[in-house]
Amino acid sequence: MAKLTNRKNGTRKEMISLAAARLFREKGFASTGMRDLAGDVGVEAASLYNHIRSKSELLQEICFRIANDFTAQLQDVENNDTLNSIEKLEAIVRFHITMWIDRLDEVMVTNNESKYLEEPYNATFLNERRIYVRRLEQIIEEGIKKGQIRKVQPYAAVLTLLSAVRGIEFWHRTKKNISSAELEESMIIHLVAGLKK
Amino acid sequence: MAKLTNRKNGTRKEMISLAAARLFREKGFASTGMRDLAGDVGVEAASLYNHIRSKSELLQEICFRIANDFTAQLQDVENNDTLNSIEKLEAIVRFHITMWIDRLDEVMVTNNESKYLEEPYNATFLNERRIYVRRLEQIIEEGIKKGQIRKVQPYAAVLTLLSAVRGIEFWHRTKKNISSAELEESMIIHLVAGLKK
DNA sequence: AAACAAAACTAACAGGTGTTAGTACAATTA
DNA sequence: TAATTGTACTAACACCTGTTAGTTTTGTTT
Repeated sequence: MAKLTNRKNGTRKEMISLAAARLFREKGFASTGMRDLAGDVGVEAASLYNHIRSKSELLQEICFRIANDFTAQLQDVENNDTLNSIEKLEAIVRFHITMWIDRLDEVMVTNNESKYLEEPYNATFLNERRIYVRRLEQIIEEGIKKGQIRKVQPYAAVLTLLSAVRGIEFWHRTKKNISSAELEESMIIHLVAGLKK
Repeated sequence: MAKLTNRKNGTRKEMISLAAARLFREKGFASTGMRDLAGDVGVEAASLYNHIRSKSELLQEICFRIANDFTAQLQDVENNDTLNSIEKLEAIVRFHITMWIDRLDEVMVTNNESKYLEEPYNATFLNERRIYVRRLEQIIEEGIKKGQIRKVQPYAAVLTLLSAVRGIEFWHRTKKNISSAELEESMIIHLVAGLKK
């Protein structure tokens, strides 16, 4: 088990991470026991430690994996000079909606359980989030200056945008008569139309 | 200690309940120990049980107290025939914002920790929430029919409205250059303007 | 076939969990 | 003053927690 190790080890650890994300979301980080997680993976609790360092490490990897994905996409949008301010915001919100729909477990854990990160990870995470919000505010400020966006409090607008998509959690629970595409369009129209001048 | 008992017991229990709400929000329900709570109240853990039946009971009372407040206000708005559909929605969203600002601990516990309710309380709670959402959808449907509200998916619009105000959590953490009144007006404009025809 | 390493197992640990039993004190009522 | 009652205490319980140590099984490479 030498050359295949990395691949095998990788997928095994990914399995554990995905199972952890689902459990952390459903039961919360604190209420998820290593024996619960082991049971889902089909193994004894102690065996997990051949693949991970600790329960905390699982949470860290989930939170920063998601945080990095969001930051990378924001970078892309900022660098795209063909978009005006409203279009930039729309692209960002669409990305958030997609993430909430496609990667609900990890995104919800990142949103709701990150407070259980140990230091210094928690401080780092909060700081990254603060910077992310600030960069979104700047897009709105620029849009207002250029007359593309209605005069609003940029900080309040960002909070509204980022939080609104959290409602997808409930849509996920009760698959209704409304498709993910319809949900996305409705949310985009509602949120972005409220900002257009 | 007979005639004053109810009053004294009442305020003591209220103290415990408020301390519990704050701890449940900060640390989460599962991570809040009875010894933590007792420490905050200034008492030994076992002494709490002279006032409460169980840790679960504390969560139940918080969740249903808040749920009842929201339902009662919705009832008032529904019964107010002087309001058109947009005005009804605005009144409801304003109430949500006020609750999120003034009673953050209890509201956040209700939103984030209700999953730890024991059965049948959890099922009851989820059902009440489903009905609440349905009643909001009906207000939007009526507004669309009357031509007061833009054609949107009522369910998606409700999710967006109810979730957007959750952003107040972050405003609460980092008291910024923006007042609660400004925050409320910005959110109302953003959210309700996105629905007007 | 021998060697090796990944990954599973069992057993156990030190500490934490909500809660109960039994008791003592302190203040109010009769 | 005696009785009563609310509220605090200490001690303990049965169980659950994340994690480690040591060992065995499993599957691949030489």
